[in-house]
Amino acid sequence: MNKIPIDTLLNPTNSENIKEQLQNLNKELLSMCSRLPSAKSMEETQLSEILKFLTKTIKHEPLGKEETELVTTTVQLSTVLSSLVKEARQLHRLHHSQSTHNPRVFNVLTQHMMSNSNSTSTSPHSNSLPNSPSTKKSTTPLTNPSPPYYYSSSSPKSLSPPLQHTPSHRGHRLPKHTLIPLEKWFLHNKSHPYLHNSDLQALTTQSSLSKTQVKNWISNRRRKERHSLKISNNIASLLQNDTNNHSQNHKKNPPLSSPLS
Amino acid sequence: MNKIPIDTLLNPTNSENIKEQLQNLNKELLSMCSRLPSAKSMEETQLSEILKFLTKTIKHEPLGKEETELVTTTVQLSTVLSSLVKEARQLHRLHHSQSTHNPRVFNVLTQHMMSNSNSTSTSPHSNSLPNSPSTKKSTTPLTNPSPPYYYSSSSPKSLSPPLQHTPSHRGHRLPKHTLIPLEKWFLHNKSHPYLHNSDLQALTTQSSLSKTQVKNWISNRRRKERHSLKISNNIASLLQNDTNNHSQNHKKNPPLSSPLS
DNA sequence: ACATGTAATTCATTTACACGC
DNA sequence: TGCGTGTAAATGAATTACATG
Repeated sequence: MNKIPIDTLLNPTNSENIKEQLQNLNKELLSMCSRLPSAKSMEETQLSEILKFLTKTIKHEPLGKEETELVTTTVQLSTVLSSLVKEARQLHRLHHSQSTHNPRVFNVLTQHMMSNSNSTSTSPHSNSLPNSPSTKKSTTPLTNPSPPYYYSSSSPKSLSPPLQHTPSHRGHRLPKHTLIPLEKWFLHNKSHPYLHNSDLQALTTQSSLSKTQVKNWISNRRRKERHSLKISNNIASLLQNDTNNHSQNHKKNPPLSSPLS
Repeated sequence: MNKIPIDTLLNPTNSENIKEQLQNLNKELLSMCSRLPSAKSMEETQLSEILKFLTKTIKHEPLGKEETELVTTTVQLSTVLSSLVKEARQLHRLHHSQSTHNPRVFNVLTQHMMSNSNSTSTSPHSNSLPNSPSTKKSTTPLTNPSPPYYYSSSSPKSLSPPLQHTPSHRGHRLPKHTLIPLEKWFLHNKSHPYLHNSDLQALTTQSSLSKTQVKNWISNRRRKERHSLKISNNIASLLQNDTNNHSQNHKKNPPLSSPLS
């Protein structure tokens, strides 16, 4: 639950007509912040301060100038922060796996090999042909006597050199550098993220993935976008209900009276 | 990776001596934002704007007044947002499971029962004694002919009434309302989060958990805090290195030249 | 071609418990 | 006994591929 959906909520429409989107977003933020959800990890006083500030800012009139800047910086700051945290965690995990070299490697290998017992351990193969003509949409994946596809994740140390994965299995993540172009394309065409033929061509060559992979990825990405939108609507309606009747004496926990501070 | 560790990074020391902590935090933010990590989902222009703003704000002098307010609101806004997103997602998942009633229930039951085949399905029992004297630290959990412990998650509809879980197994999450007092205690004693005897007493009664559970939880919570602190240090050092040599022409992907917008 | 549902997998996080100090 | 650290088991979210209408 921790995993930063904050930016997926904050960046629904990032690059185009920022100001209008920001206004709408601000309205949502206002309605959100007009009620503190469970106040678990925040002091009430600080919260009420920000709430007052926001309500005064937005309820007064659509948007001022300084307020626009403030919210803009808020949005961008949290975006930058989220990505930074993401990177740092990967780095941390890497460092940690380096400190205990051997047993970790076993895990990684078994995860990627899975029921494929031709040994040939620790020899990364490294056949580098970025265009993968095989692995098309053949609908009989089980009886396929193909050469040992997956694995080739090599040792977990080197991450930045773009090695060749060809997993093409269900839950396997595609290599990260391949989906940078896809993400960029999606960001640029957020208003109508549907592939044209020329788009497909360009993206397949840029990402060195197969056509079906690109199409699947874009489709799944659209679904993800819809889902986050649904959630944000959920939040808005939930808070509208709450602002109407904010009596709601929950029976969750007694007033608790400052436990032995 | 998505799950909002952003607030765990932003709220390391939340309630006490806010201003000093905020200053330190701002320094970290400055060093963070002085380099954009991968620029995946942000436009460069906007990023550079916020970077300039932050650098000018903080490098000039420790902190102004408006800048303090801005960062304060940023911190608190992201906190509020993260908790709101969390709640909305739970609500969304709930609603979704309601729309397809039956098959979902099977999953939940099998998850909670696990190799315990006495049926008695869909009768929530509802014996309400908040003090659980049993389920101590008996070290022979396998051959224990105890009554059907776990399960009693009841139907997934009602979440707010504090039902009785007694899972006491390895990965099983403890019920949410029980750890609200623990979280509050931890927040209040963040500078020295170690249990006294009286604290343990109070928390066991407040949370209706066993003593070992409370002790384990607090210990694990301390570990989590240390871990997030380590990560933030990681970020800081990483960015110090990057600011020194920001040439770093990666060979990750070609310049990409605006893919068919 | 699309939306939607879902299977399979990976990953991060949570809880309980081990060992050594 | 307290604590920190390591780790096993489980949950749950996210990702990718594929099926159906």
